[in-house]
Amino acid sequence: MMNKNQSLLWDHPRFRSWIAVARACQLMQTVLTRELTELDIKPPHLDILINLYRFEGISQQELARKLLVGRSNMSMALPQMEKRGLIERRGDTKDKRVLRLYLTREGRSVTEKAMAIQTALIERTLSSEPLDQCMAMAESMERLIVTLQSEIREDSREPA
Amino acid sequence: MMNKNQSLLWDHPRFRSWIAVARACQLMQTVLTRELTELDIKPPHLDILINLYRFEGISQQELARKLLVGRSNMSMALPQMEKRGLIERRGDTKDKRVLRLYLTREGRSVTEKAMAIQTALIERTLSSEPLDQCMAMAESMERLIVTLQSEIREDSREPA
DNA sequence: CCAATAATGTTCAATGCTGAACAATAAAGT
DNA sequence: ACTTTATTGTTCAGCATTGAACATTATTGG
Repeated sequence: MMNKNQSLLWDHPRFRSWIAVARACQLMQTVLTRELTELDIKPPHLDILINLYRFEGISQQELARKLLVGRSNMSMALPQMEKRGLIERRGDTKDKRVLRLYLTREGRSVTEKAMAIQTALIERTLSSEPLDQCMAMAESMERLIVTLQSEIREDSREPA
Repeated sequence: MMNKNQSLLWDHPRFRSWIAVARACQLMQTVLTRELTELDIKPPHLDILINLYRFEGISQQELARKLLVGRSNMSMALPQMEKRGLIERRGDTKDKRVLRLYLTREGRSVTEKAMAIQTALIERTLSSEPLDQCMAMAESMERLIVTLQSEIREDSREPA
């Protein structure tokens, strides 16, 4: 009876797989947080920096969308980073509402060091997995991302 | 020059794979949060419930370790859940320091409903991935978890 | 041109998580 | 037995994140 319910849920291989994925993510985050302390930044700031590194001149709104966080989040975090001299916010010349974001020289340097740390961590911990296995996993995850994003959009369209 | 740095980091297949994994986790969390609103619980509470479902009579400390969160976290969250009638905390008879945790009838019912929602979500979004691919991913992730956990333990042993 | 609607960023209260300091209890060392 | 050390749970201040309400600026429709 109660055993049936339990086994019904826990014997699903996909369920167990996903639990492992989530746990691995959590642990990776923990270790990354520790390794970033020497640069005095935390993973959320690193995510911002990496996106500015790749997409210079992006707006706060676009950045928030890429990071899957709220706009208010950016409004709180970015002024801090600006005070620390990592980034710069300049108003768009055409649209006076938007602020465009740029890395300073210092910010670029910190970003490169932090990305090196993160890459090294990933390489180190994933080195025992064969490359083609990693690629296959990436493809699965990218399909998953597309599925989930479309689901999120549907939900926000139909608030019924 | 700057291009070299950029390509050095972004051409690492394992790096890109991991970024996809992290993003998928974030999205899954977002969707799960939405689908759990009908039960009026959030993912952190569900994690607690699932662990109590499987390990009745666990202590707060053990639970915190399983969830990879601080003890203080449990001290804040569990009294809330107790007030909502989902769980019960009873002092251990032998060791007066520890509080042992149990699901109430209501808590068990909510847990089963929530697990059904989560399982359905995972089955739905992962259904397009072949089962053996899921299993292979789970094995990779479990190896990764072991690696990361040992790394965390080393760090906390050598605070030098 | 002017009103209505939309988009961008900010502020604020509420929530969750953390790490450090603390109180009570247990275990170990003497 | 008694002092010291370790463990368990609590409290608290600090920080990140969210969603709602808001001000400013663009865009659209008349």
